[in-house]
Amino acid sequence: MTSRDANNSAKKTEALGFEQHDHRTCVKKGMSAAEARCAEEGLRFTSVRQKTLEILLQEHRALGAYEVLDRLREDGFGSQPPVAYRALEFLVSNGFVHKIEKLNAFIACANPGTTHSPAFMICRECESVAETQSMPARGALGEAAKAAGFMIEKTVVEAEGLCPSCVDKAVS
Amino acid sequence: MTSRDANNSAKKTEALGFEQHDHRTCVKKGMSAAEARCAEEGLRFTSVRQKTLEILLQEHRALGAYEVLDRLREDGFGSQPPVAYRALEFLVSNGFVHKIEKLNAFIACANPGTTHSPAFMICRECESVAETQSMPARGALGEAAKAAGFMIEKTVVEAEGLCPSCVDKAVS
DNA sequence: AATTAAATGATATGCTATAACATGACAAGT
DNA sequence: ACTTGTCATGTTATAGCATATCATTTAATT
Repeated sequence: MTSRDANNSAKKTEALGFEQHDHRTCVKKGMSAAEARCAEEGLRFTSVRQKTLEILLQEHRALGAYEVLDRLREDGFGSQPPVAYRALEFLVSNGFVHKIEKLNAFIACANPGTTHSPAFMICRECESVAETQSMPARGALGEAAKAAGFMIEKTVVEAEGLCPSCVDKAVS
Repeated sequence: MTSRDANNSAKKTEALGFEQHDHRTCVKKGMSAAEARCAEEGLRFTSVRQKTLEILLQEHRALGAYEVLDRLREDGFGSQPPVAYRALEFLVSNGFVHKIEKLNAFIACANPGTTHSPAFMICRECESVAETQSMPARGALGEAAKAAGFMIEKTVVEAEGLCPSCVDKAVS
């Protein structure tokens, strides 16, 4: 049993979607997972990068780069765009954070540590975002790629629609 | 036959997506399909909208809004961003054009007239884009949405990787 | 012709992202 | 200790993407 497995062993309310969950726990969990992985792989988990991830974990929603930048500035880090973009690029390329292409925004990974090709459900009403899994390379897309000779490296899967809470509001 | 048709009258095959095809035919086909659908549904297929679609069909690749705008300006249309964005919005919302979120760019639909939820293969090397079909709402994403109570309205599916031609280059 | 709705023109502005270059922090080898 | 290399950070400037707003024109409806 690895330490990563140990993190998942407790019961918890979880529900990384549109449901309630133990938020403080998931912030901690995200930070530890990142710290562990960086140690394992010799990545430098510097203070700007830590703070950036912490901000995204705490907000628990998709933030634009400039929103992140504002928070970094408040915490005494540099105040120019590259500061945020660099930290975000590090976090994204190592899987701690995902970019939501549809929103041009960033969100902390909901399943830190697990290998996954994520998919997102984005509410067009309240902009809440839930993460789930997808296997796009199996199925029609994979077939098409194979037929065309296209080599898939990464996939973006984002569903836009209404979250449960906004569906309810729409009905009433 | 207009003079514009005459310019293109030679039958030529150019690279579409990743394959060869009769380019003149597909431009014509795209324009007719749009014209027909607009007539059917009482949509106003105005000259800016026509020209915008024609530009995208002829280029046959993803163009940024400002590239489109430049072309429109050359053809005597307004030169301010909203001119391009409005035409693009019309075309996108009626399915004649798709937005590639990953590139913040627009590409003419490859299967005009057919109902479809498109998926794209984007070459990170040469930025070529091929369109195919996807059924993301079947499969894992659909299950997750159902479980969460999320109502999917639209999906974005984009695969990034290497097109056949760039795979070859990479090997040699 | 009068009314209304839709599309366009034009100005201004805001948001997103990166290029380019200088500085600092740290580790490895001499 | 010092040079060198590498990576991260700071800073300036600019490029690229997108929309709000308001005035004007055009087209369809009555």
